[in-house]
Amino acid sequence: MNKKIGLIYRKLYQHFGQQHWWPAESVFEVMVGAILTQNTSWQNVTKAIDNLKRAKVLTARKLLNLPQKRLATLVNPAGYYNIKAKRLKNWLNFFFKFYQGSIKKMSRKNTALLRQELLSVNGIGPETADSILLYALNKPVFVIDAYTKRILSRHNMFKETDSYDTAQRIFMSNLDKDAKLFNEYHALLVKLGKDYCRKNKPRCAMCPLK
DNA sequence: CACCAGGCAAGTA
DNA sequence: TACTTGCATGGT
Repeated sequence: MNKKIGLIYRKLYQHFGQQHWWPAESVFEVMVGAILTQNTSWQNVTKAIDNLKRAKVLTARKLLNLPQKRLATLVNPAGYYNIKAKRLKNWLNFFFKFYQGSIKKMSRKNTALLRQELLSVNGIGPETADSILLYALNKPVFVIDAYTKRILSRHNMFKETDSYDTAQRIFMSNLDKDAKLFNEYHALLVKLGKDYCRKNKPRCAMCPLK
């Protein structure tokens, strides 16, 4: 049992408080956001999501039937718009083929098996799969992202070059398997990353973990 | 102007 | 397994 993992969580929570993630109006919106936010600032993602809302196509079936070129235009502000339109289509095709577009049906699937299925979709990697599992479906899976690696590697918990699975194991083997806890912890790490631990802008003198 | 943002896949060696 | 590159907008 590594106590540092728990200590860091308590310090972050004490400093920043609840983060209320994922910022979205629906479970479906979380899934779309998970793909749109790949290597992209959340600010740009909200512009893309707003476009989808204004066009009234932010439902599974509407997006499924939307031409990919039109979808690409709508998600343009999120960057990589051609690739993301394709990835959204890949995911929607999977979602309807195996779960008839039903979040309820998908949520009933065994978490480990569902994770494998998600990873088989072209365009869904480990972080996107785990974001969907945790933030959309409320499954106890810890999400690892660039901030998480940067922060925890600076605190010598693992190396920044360690694999996704290695980093994930550090968290999941040292915390209760609690979706609410995983949700809050990861959100707090992103908050810390945005405020203090951005790339090439270390402000560790003011870091609340010190 | 340079650099970064809640990644991933495909190609190479 | 471990690199490298393409994808692209918008903020600092």
